[in-house]
Order: sequence, then C-alpha cells, then structure tokens
Amino acid sequence: MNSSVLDPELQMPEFLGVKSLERTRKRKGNFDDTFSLNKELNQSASELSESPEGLSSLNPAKEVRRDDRSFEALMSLQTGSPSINSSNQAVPMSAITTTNIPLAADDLGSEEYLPKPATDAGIVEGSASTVTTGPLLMNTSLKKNPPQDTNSRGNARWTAEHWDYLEQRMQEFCDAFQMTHQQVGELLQDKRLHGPLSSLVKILVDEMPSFTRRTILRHLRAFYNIPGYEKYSRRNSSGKGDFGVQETAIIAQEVRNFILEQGWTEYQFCNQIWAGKCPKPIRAFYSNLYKKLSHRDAKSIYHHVRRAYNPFEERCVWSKEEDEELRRNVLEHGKCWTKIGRKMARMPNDCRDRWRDAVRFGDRLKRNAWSLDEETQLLQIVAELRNREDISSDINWTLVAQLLGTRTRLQCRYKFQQLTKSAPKFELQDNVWLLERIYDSLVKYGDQIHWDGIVREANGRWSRDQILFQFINLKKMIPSYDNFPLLEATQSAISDFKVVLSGFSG
DNA sequence: GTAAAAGGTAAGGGTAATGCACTTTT
DNA sequence: CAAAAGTGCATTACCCTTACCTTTTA
Repeated sequence: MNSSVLDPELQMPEFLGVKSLERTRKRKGNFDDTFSLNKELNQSASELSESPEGLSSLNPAKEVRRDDRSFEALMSLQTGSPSINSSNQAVPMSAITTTNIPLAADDLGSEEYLPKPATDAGIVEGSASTVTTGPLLMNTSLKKNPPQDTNSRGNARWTAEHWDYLEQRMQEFCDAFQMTHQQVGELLQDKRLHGPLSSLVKILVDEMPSFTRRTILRHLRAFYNIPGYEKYSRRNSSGKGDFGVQETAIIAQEVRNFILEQGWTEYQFCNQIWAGKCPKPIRAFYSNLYKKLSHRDAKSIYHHVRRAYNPFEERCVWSKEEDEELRRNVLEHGKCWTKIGRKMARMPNDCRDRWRDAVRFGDRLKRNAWSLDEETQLLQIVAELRNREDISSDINWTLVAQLLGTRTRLQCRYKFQQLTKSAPKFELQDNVWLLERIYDSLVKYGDQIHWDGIVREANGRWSRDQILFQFINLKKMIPSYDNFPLLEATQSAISDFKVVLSGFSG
C-alpha cells in the first residue's frame, strides 16, 4: 500500500486537486509545488501506514467531471463523439508532475514549437486606446477597500508544464474544430473572445485555479505571438534573470537523476541542501549542474536550486500569529534569518521579506492614498539621500521606507516614479492656473486641498501625482510658503507670477 | 601550507501576478 | 436588467544578484 502512495503517477492527480491541497496548505493548488507535495507524501507515508482510513481520505474516488464546461464536452460538441480516447489527448492538468516533464536536456536550443508568427498589430491590453469616456478620476481618490496585506491566492509561476499543457489543449482544440493555429491566432487578436474559443478559455481557467483568467489569457496570447504579449512568452535560457523553462527542466532532470543514484527522496534531498554544511554528494551535484548550465553564473544556479528545493512547509499567507512570532523572533535574535526560518518552518528569505515589507512597520503601514505631507517627506528623503556623498547614485528604497515609516520600499519607489514621471512642462501661466485652483479651494492647509477637482480640470494633461509634484516644487521655490498661511502665500505667489507674466507680454 | 574556488548568509534589488474598482460587453 | 469579461492602477508574492564572510579544494 505504501508503495502505491509513493508512486507519483498514481497519486499526483488526487493530490493536486485543489481541495485536497487546501487541507494542508494555505495556498491554493499550484502544481509547481510538486516537491512540496512529495514532502508531504514522504512525511505522511509513515503515519498513514498505521491509519488506513487516513489513507483513503487522501485518496478520494475519482470523479469524472461531466458538466458542459468540461473539455470533453466541448470537444464532442464539434466532433460528435468525445475525443477523450484520442491518442494525443492532453493529460489532465492535475495529473502533470515534475516526473513526466517531456523536455530533456538536449532540448535546449529548440524553439520551433510555436504555431506561427503573428503579424498584424492587435489590440494590446494596457494600450492607451480607452480614452472614450470622460476623465477617469476615481482611481486617484481614496480606495474604499485597500488590498489586504496578503493575497488569498498566492502567486503561482508559469512553468514548462503549463506551456506543454497549453500546447496540447490548443492542438486538441484545433483538431476538434478543424481550425488552424493561424486561425486561432487571429481570433486571439480580438480583445473579446467568442464561441468555442471562449468556452475553451473558461475551461482553462477552471483547470488552472492557481492563475487568474488574466494571466492565462496573457500566456495564451503570447503562445500565439500576439503583439504586445511578448513578455509573457516562453523564454529561452538567457543566462541572467529568471530561469527559463529549459533551465528549470534540466535542473529537475538532474535532481531526479541524483536522488535516484543516492536512493534519496526529494524531501531528503531538500533537507540535505539546507543542512547548513554541504555534504560531499551535494557538492558533486552542484559542480555537475554548473557544467550542464555553463551559460549561467554558478552562484545564480546555487541560489536558484536552494530556493526551488527547500524543505520548508509554508509559503505565501502569513497569519497574524505568525507575524507576531516573526516580530518576537527578530527582537530576540536579530536579523538571523536562517535561525528564524528554522524556528518558523519557512524559508529564511521569506522571513526577511515579510519583515522588511510588512511586519517591521506594524500598524503604521498605510495603504490608502498618500497625503501631501507624506509625499513631500518622501521627496525630501530621496533628495537628502542623493545628496549624501557616501551614498552612490542608486536610491536604497528600503532605507527610504525606513525613514518614512508609513510605507514599504515598493510603495515609496512606485510613488516616487509617479511623482517624477516626465510631464508636459508647466509654463508660467500653468503655474498661475494651478495656484489659482488651489486658492479657489479656500482651504487652510495643504492636506485639505481638493486635488481631484484640479486633476479633472487639468483634463488629462497632468496626472494627480505630477500636479502634486509641481505644487511641492513651487512651494520650495516660493519663500512665502514658509512664512504665511496657505491662502496668503498662494495669493502672493500668484501676483508674483503675474508680474513676471506681464513683464514678458509688455 | 597556500591561494583559489566554492559554500553559507544576509542585504540589495526588481518584476510577474494579483486585488480592487470601475467600464464594457454579452 | 444581471452577469461575465476587460482594464487601469497600486500592491503583493516571489524571485534574482551582490557583498562578505567561512570552508573546501587543488
């Protein structure tokens, strides 16, 4: 019985079902996590051997899906008979494991799997083509429900298996509906899908619950070379940055070979890698891998493998209790992430991330709209850091966030980018216009200015952040802002500008 | 014994995927 | 009309690189 539990071919489909996953993991189904699941298997195997009922609960009777959203139903719509028996039927998504990745090491240069090159420019998501209605201002105002501090879903990453699966599904689709990939590609140019293709996408969304529809569509369009989606396409090994699908496949293959030689389980392998002192066989494994991926920096491979094959259980969602535990641990042990990671059964780097990007700020962390004061402070901090001679030109956003105290490094960086994004120049009359708008709002303090109205009047010429940036700069330029209330200072600034303006015209 | 190479740890840095609020289409 | 799908914007989950140690290898 145990041997069948450990047979990935037999067990993976059940284990990768979303529900059984959620029992043991906070994160939703994600078949990138096959190794985590195998850890689970390895760990629970012994316990299960003494409790057969536990085993059956892990092994629910196979359910055949028969609703009209199933892939088979869609296929039979066209062919009249379910294509489930056809030989090139895609393996159900849930059955894919890292043990049956078709890519082999010598597949590394091949790149001729794409159906066709798409040519015509299509409608690209995110392009500035949607200026049809009036000014969209709601995004600049306060969000009613700021995002929670953790996602419910967790971010899966699109892997080689996802590509293979997509490829098979699309091939089946083309076969069933007598379409060429070219034709499918043309349908995908439209931003809205119709008919069978639309049904297919619904099915894909159902079958890959760890991704949003948006992400699946992005990769589908990238698969068909739709312009604008290049960045989501299947990448070849580049030697830097994210590991490509071939590289990942090679590593998986090498790991498989290695643990077979050693007679280890994957979980043992993960544990050995994180043992602290690297055992001899692992060193040999690394040095072999460095040769296989010679285009990559050895250090890069080393770190990637440690990330990808770790024995820690949890990722993603942090509970309030865990946050508190993390805080206590940092206070007690300092930033010794390896130690803390072991205590909390999490990857050391995840602990560091959680501390740096959330827990360290505690209740002070804000997610609503920035105030004028906050934005002014942000600009000041950045300016000061840039002026300090001991700091190179790059801004340390972690430090900026630390100094500001109410926003994370990424919030700071994003806001700064928005504020300083290149804008149409503010001419003298534009400055007068801005100051007059501020004067008209008749408020006493900068933080009370009704920016949304001003942004609306700008009619798309400047963004909210660009206008705020200009105002902050004007305040710096105009000495009276230090000495007078807002209204008086604004008025005197306006008259100053007008003097200059009249000087130009007359 | 030595220098070079590689492992181990933490700081530094960045983007794909996502959530939310809204619009558009079915 | 409701429901489903698309999208701009800001955030989150996750990833990779570099610096600087210590340990191992040649």
